[in-house]
Amino acid sequence: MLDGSGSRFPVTMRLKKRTDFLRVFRKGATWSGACFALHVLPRAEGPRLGIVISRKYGTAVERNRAKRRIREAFRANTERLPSADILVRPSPACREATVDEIARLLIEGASRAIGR
RNA sequence: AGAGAGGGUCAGGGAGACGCCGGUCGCCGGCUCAAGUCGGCGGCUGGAGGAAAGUCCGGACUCCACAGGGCAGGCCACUGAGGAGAUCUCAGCAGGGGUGACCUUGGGAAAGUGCAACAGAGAGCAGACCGCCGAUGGCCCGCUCCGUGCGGGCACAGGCAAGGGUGAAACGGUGGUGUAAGAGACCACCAGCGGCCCGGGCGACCGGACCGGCUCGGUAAACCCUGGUCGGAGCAAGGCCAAGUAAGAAGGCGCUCGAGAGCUGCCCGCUCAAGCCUUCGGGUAGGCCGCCUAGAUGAAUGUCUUCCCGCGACAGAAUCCGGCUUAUCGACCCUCUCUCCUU
RNA sequence: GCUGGAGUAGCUCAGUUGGCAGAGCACGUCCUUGGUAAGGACGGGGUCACGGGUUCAAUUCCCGUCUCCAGCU
Repeated sequence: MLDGSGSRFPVTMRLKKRTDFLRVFRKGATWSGACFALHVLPRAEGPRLGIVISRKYGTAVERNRAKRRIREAFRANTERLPSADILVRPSPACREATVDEIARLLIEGASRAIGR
């Protein structure tokens, strides 16, 4: 699952605009897991990732680490994820999670949110 | 060997694979007449810290009027250098702490005002509870040569501040003279204060001699005084472009007799000035510059495999510098101190 | 990123020329009632966020940390 060789993470796979974030927040389906909450809004051109993490999560180092792990989980599994804008909001429980666990939860949560 | 003091350096490293951001070169594609711009691929190359942190000081920079006067207010404070400057650094001086290496604090209490609960007799040019004495005066008793004499007692007047006790602090310490008992009342030495002189040092200050009155306390991180310093805001400063709502409604003040704004707490002064303020309702919150041989603007350093060691702490740039403070697993280096053991 | 403010009992908050730690609600016991609520009486509960410093003495004054909350695009 973690064999990410060949996978890429270009700019087109990221949420870049404030309006994009607000649209996913308002219209997307939500899913809450042990480690983070998801907002998922289907689109045609493939998956895109956005991360929202508040200052209350921890120090700058902990917030950066969480974002990098989530990005890595996303990059290694773009083929398994549904074609949608995926917004990830980590909770403090995410600090101890490995990339492996994050990837599993990400695929499961996104699929379930779409399925509803 | 153990314990400790001061200062400095490093911040896991090597190899491979896949990725991320910037720069540059080349190629390809979209849009455009073109300059150009957007995207993709490949090569080369750069890519977090000693604190990037806290935002505690000081600047650069930007805007307010290229920055005025007074009052108020804030901040700083031993000496000498360094520095653009600083609550900075270095060296020194004095007080305090430590056996020591060293650490730590720093204007003025004799300009004035204020404060010191409780305890205690007394707390600021103090005071007498217990206590000591009672020479002198008073009262009582005895002796008597009957006197203005002698002896004893009382603790009434009065004297004293040595000792006890209270307190954080009680108006010098030790010894002696002295006295009824005592006391700087007097004397010797010591401590401390003030004045003056000599010597050393750029200076803070240090050493010494003489004289004086004999003691003259603490707190300015209380008001304050003295000297110095400070205009206000801050890159979300500020500038440019684009998009877009509304030429919205109600009320108030005003158009040179001047509302209001710059401008900060107040006043003065200066400048601009025909619109301004309040409430309700509505819209936008995009891009570029500022912004950098790290330089983003949803915001870049990660994941996996393997080897080595002491198994890796605190922690992530956001306009940029100079400091301070705080967090920190450990490793190494230099200088020095104390104790013990051996020779 | 920048600029302010706050931290005192379980909760909401007072507390100035530095010397006492307080109020309301809540909680416990008792009284009142046939019983409950209300009311009355009594009572417990605090490292004044933390660590240094100044002072004889600090919730208070000074310095440094931590946490929380606002405002500015």
